[in-house]
Amino acid sequence: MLEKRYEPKDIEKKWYDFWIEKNYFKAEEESEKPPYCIVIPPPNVTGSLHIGHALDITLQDIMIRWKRMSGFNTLWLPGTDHAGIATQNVVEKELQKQGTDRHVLGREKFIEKVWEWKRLYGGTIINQLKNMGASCDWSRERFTLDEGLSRAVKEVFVRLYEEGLIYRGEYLINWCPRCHTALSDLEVEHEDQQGKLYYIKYSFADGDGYITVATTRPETYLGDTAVAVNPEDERYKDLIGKKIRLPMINREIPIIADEFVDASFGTGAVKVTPAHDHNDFEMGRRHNLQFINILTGDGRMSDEAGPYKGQDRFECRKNILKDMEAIGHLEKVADHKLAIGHCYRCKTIVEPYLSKQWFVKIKPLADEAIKAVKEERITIIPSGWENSYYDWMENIRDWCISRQIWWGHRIPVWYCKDCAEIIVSRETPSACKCGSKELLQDEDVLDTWFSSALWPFSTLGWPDNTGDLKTFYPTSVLITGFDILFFWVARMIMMGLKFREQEPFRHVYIHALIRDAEGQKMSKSKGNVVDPLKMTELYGTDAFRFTLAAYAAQGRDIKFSEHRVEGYRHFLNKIWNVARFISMNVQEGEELTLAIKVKNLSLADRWILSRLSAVCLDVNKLLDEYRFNDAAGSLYQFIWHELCDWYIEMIKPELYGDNLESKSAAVSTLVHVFEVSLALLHPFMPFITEEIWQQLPCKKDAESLCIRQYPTRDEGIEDNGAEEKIAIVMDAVTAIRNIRGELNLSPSLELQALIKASNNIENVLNENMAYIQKLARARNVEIGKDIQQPKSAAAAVKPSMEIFVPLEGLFDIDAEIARLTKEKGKIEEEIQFVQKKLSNENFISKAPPAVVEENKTKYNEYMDKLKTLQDNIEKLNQWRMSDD
RNA sequence: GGGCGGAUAGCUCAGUUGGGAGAGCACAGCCCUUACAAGGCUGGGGUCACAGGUUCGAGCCCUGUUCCGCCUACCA
Repeated sequence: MLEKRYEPKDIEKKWYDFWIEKNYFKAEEESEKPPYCIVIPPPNVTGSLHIGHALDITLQDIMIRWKRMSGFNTLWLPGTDHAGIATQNVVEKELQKQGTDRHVLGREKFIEKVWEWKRLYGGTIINQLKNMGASCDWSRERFTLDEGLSRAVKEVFVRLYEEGLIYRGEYLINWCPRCHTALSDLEVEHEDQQGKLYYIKYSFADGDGYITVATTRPETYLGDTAVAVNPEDERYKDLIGKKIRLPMINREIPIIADEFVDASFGTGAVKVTPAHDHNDFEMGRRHNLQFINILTGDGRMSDEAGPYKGQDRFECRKNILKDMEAIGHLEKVADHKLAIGHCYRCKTIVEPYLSKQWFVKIKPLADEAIKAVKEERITIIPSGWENSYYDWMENIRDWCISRQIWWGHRIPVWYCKDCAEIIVSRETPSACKCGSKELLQDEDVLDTWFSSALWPFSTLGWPDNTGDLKTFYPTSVLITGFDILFFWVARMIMMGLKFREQEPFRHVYIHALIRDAEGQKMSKSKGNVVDPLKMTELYGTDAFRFTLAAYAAQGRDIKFSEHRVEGYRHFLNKIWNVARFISMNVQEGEELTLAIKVKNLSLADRWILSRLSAVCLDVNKLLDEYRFNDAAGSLYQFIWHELCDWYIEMIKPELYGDNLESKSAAVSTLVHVFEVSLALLHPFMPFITEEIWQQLPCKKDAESLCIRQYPTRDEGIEDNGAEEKIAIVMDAVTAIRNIRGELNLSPSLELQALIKASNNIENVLNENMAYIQKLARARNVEIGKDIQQPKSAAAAVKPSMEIFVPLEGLFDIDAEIARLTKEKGKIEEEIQFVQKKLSNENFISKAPPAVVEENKTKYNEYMDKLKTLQDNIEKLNQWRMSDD
């Protein structure tokens, strides 16, 4: 006998261990079965599970478990990402606590420290994935700094270099002064802020007069090497070529003309700082201007800053404004909105910074990646993201891949000290071709996303041509949040196409971001983070997973509310109680066969089996379309409202009765439907389903639900006739319940019912009298076409039947008249609406005939109902008069 | 600046080729009916943001407007 309530804790661990022990999650390198593969979006090794992961994991596990049960050779490949900057930051903070830093330690020692840290804490998130029930193949777990993956990284780097798709150059890049490294464009988060626009006077070198420029960053004037105006701007035409003398530092710079300058902005004259602004950089190149770097790597003013040398960049800004004002060069200050770039790891304001970096020439790769989606070799779901994808891909700029940190894949490039030769090599070279052994490896490491871009094939063994690679590449689907569509998904597509000449996955399913109940982005600083571990602790993993699936409607953010988890825990409890109910109705030791003995089945049995088939069809179809919420909803609706509310109630008389044959038919149908339901549910809630399934008193064709065949539609048990008949029974039952509810009659009160119905309806009702008696708690149900409306009876009108509930002493004739009148009012509105349509000639002539016909039928039905209601009311009125 | 999405019941949201709007939760009433009170039955509740347009017919398609959110961008 099962416990009264479902207690998830022990059960979850028990079954997870069992699955692992049985190796169910292990994929086959070669197999007769069709392959199905998902590579996990590798979480940061420093990370711990947040709710976004939980959603991601749940959806992937649903797909994987569904496909595994459906007979696929499934591989869900797990792993973690070394997360260069993030991880380095974490370990650096540790060192700081110990009163030291990485420079004291030196590069090698520091990297050792990080590995040590990884060994100690890197398993955290992996364990948390297991807690979520993730059915990954742990024997294939990878890490982006694994030896194999590192080999892949070198291979890709060298080949791209050899093809001229990787180059080194001195450009303006995004620089984080705190992390002390370059960032790619994507790693900069822009945030709109209210800033100031400063108008500053620049005096001419040759005597009187000045030109005013507008700037948001006055401190950069220290690096100005020109002032630019639009060549067509009449105000300044004569000034082109004139020299300006910069205040304080007395540098002479020219006024130049450039098309780029927007005459309508600010004063129409712009200061040009080629080493500190992207536009100015371009202008600097066009006009051969001097590039003066006024900053150091940690965001202070460099030697070039003269008197301001050593000051912090923001302190310097204040000082310069003060000084400008003192000499009367600050003309005015205006409010100005602008977007400021912040480091995505530490939120420090980044600087455009001139330095030598490595880049990937991205256009040729992007073109192929665009084509793959255009040609539908890759489908993005929901398709709304395609536009964003194209937009980004079409305007993509070269990718800065070098990072000035230590934790990561060191760039496989060596410089010869003696002849300045650059050696790019898969292996560490021993000597330069000039004979020198004085080789220095590039100090930088690669962007973490460079290695994760290779994930779908590097994890499968590439560059070796492994069995896994042959079997599982291209992978089937990538499931992830839209926040890394560009960071990761797009780059995987580019790299996959480049190095495997095949797209890395067929489908990309992009899921929403989870926000809090107010729609705010969750963040630690806001303190509105929902901890998934707490959810599983409180409600059980299954309830949490089911909630996430039920939330996962396409194309919309999720506003997460704990209430909903609570609601689905109730659903779990409901399922648990079905199991209890079954165990109470099966003899000890009795083992039911799943085979349904067709001829003994009752109407209810045939109906629920028919519905079951429909649900199987539905769930498979919905999962196929990644409609997780609809699939979850369909199961919820079926199990709770059809199986529990109707079917189980319908068969109770059989179960408690003496007819062994019909009892056995009912029990075996119930167990069969429930067994299939558990299988359908298993991908959504693996633990409870396995726990119950293992205990079900029936023969099973697998030793675990994990590997039971996923249920599919069974046309043989579909039965339209049964569904129609049950609909009639339900109509009658609902009508009687209706009367009971609306007249506030106690559920314990047994009612009498008279049902007026003709011919075949009459037969259906008569055959199924027992259901009506049970479900409506009615006794003495009389059915016939000649039933007369009795006095003191409440009435209900349904299509093709009329129901009377005699109430004798309990009857309140006025209340009943009011009730029927309300009903009549509703039906009159309906009639009016349909009538309006039908009297519209255009509707009759232009609408499809089927629609017109449908409306006519409705009209007739409504009119019948109206007439019956009117008759009933009339009679009640007459009786009332005569009673008075 | 460009782009995308959202606005539907008190709340959270479904609504897949346009044919009189649904669910869950919440709320109200009656019930401890032997699986389940984490339950059962019943009920109330919506100008589908606003204004136009197309159509016999619009929550759905088109145009515009207002609010909200997001992505993206080198107007200093």
